[in-house]
Amino acid sequence: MEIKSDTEKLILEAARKVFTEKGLDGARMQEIADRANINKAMLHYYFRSKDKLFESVFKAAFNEFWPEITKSINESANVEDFLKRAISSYVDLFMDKPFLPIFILSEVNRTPDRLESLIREGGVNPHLIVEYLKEQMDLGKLKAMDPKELLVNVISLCIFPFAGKSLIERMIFQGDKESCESFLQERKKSIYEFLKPLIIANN
Amino acid sequence: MEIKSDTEKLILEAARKVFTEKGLDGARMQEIADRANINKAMLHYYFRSKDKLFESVFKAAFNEFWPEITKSINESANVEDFLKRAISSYVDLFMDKPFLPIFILSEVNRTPDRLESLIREGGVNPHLIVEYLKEQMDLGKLKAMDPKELLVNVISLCIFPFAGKSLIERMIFQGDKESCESFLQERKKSIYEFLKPLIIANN
DNA sequence: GTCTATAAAAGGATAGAC
DNA sequence: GTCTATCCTTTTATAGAC
Repeated sequence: MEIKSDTEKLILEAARKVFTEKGLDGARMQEIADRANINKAMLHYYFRSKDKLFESVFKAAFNEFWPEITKSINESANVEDFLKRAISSYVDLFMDKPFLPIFILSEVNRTPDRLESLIREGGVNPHLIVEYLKEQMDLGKLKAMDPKELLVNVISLCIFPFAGKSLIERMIFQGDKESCESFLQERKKSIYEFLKPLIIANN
Repeated sequence: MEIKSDTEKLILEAARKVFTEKGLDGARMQEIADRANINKAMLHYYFRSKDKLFESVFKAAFNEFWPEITKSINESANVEDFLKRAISSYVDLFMDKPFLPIFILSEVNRTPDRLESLIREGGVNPHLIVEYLKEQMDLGKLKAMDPKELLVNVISLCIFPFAGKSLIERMIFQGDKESCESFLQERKKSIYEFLKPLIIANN
């Protein structure tokens, strides 16, 4: 990891906010400069182009997803514990960075090729989780099913309500911000409760 | 419903494709014109501005979500049937229009106010579904829980895998397009199977 | 490293002929 | 209604002084 100047960090933080809120196409270099309280020319001095700057932001955002799940899988005594920890840490992450899910989803959707290099270089491997779930099923700790399907379902339950927050807030909670917010916060527990029928108790 | 000229329909169809694939900010009027095999000036002749054209497309896209669910709720004999039908018709819809979910999610996220008028004028009311689910719980046909939570969970399971298709294809199916596609197609059945523990059999 | 000023290009919108 | 040509604003990117 190379050393980053303070200015560089300022720019990256401002760029992170603007890009995640408005997307690559909607973001303006001027706004990034303004939020970083520096000159627009500095953005090019440090990152050459808008696209290069975006690349840095996207990479950092993408990598926010993995440390938590890796930790959860390594430090958990059993599946129950694993699910509880993983769900809880993702809900925390998205409460803190509400734009993260939709940002990644929509940029990957627009330009899927951007993923390739990140997947190769990053130490990310969802297949490990699939293997883990399969093991637990074989051990009789989880109801047997396609482990990929289970993974996708858990991810869906964790991510979608945050990606669709504005929609849910207005359509299901009739615009009541507080109710919606506490509903999302509650998902830390409720997702696990919802999944409980899948878990086979030790006895 | 006013009568639309052929040209107008051509423009709307081209605009639908370009906007849903690239978003409001990423779309180019030139590309819409090209795909409609028509001059750029015509776009302005028929719709005045990019934003007005977008509005038309967005409204039509948003309204694609509701007829199915309304039909499902009215024509189903019981909850089981309702869930099966609703899930199945949404999977069909998203297989056919893969960009629809992420398009709506990201545009609503960017500009939530756009929803207000659509919700008011459109005969949309998710609250009816919440009420229906609550009734079924009271009747002992569904496991008791917060009906809003159930609704959000079902929606999550139906929509997320399509919104995150590129991500899932590359990260969970290692780039195997066909496997991913058939996995998504299978969700017509598998989502319902996954939800089965919630359903209380009649006897 | 940081700034001001400006080039260069893109993209939305309009005028006016047919 | 449809086209070509063009205007005008926005936005990315660079040159060059300090």
